[in-house]
Amino acid sequence: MGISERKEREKAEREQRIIGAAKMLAEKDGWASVTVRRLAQEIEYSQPVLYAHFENRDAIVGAVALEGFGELGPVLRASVRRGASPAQAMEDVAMAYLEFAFERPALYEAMFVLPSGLRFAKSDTPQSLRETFGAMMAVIEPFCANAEVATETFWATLHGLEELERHGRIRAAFRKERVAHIVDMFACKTGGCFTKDKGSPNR
Amino acid sequence: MGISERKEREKAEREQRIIGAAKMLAEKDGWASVTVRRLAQEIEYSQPVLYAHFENRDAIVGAVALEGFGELGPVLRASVRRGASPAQAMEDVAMAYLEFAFERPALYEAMFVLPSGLRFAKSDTPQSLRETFGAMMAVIEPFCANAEVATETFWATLHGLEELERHGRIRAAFRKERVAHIVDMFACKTGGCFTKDKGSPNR
DNA sequence: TAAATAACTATAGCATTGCTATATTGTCAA
DNA sequence: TTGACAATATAGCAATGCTATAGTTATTTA
Repeated sequence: MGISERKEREKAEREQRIIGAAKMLAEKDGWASVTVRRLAQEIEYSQPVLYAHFENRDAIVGAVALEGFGELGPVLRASVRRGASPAQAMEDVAMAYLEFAFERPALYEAMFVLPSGLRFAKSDTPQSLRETFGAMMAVIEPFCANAEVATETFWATLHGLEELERHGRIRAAFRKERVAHIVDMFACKTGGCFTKDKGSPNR
Repeated sequence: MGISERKEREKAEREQRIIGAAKMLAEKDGWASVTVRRLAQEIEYSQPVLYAHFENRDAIVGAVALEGFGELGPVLRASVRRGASPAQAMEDVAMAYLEFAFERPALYEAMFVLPSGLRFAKSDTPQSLRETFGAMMAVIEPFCANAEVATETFWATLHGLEELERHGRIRAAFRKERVAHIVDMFACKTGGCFTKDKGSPNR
């Protein structure tokens, strides 16, 4: 009998509608307005139904965050222009990262700011998270000996730029200059600061 | 008559007790547990009294944040070892920044993450905010032509490192390596990437 | 000094939130 | 058709930020 299959399918569909509603409400009015009651209303079920899908509200944020990583990785990879130099590739990724963050602020918030129950750099890190990290590492690797640590640093820099700008701590008008600066630094070829071949010399 | 002076003094004292209670509760059990009711209980007044001091809960967070900036600036300045080279000075400040953030997570959260109603890089930026920024700029200036933009970038990097590490996005064990990396980059002397004298050459 | 007024503070309440115990409905097998 | 089980809704809890209102002091005026 295909009954149980149908039910499972319906449940999956409903789950997707919950996530979609959360995403849409968050982008429209901010995460504070994404309440369990409103989501229930949106999918036309009563509140307790949501708790059959997600343990709590944070888990809903987490599900949205996961979708966000599913988007960000490909966006970063696609951002690199054809025939771009390694340094240009890094700049493309950096700009794409920031543009993603500022065009989808609620999604970005779910991914990096709000409590979402997602784990990173652990054995249970979902594939999409790894791929997003990989997309960044791909443009850092050509320049840095210790690519993992360097990528973490690169990522942190981008995240910091986004957060401080979003909170009005640094001047939005100078975003491009800042990105140029970090690309120049990470792609520093002449000096040898963490250059792939030479290691870290001049301290 | 000293009556009004006395009242003003008492009011200021009470305000300080509110801020102190918020700070203490936040450090002990996190900001979520800092409720207006609990604060009222702590200072032994009823809830509406708090609203005679602060417009809303966010304003209390803001007051704590402001105290945080009053602390952070001097901490950064004091962190530079006597006789330190410019690069060492930068490393000292970077490490001090991160140590401050991880030793006082609630305070740091109030300063940089939570909605606090504080404005930056505007005409009404409080003095303590400017001084904190100045403390960072002091160690960046020797290396970078456009010191303001570079300092914003430096600050963003530190903030990003803190946030990603606090959320478990990057590996805490490699904090020192990452700091070493960013200091090497910002203090890059040989290459000329944004070196003070030579400008930005190699792109 | 006694009454009037202003300043201060507390009580009690609203609407909202995340979450859940309980009741109710629908669905299937015997 | 009936009894058991699953799916869903109703109604409620405790907690939150915030406020209208009532009450109580302290200060000023007569």
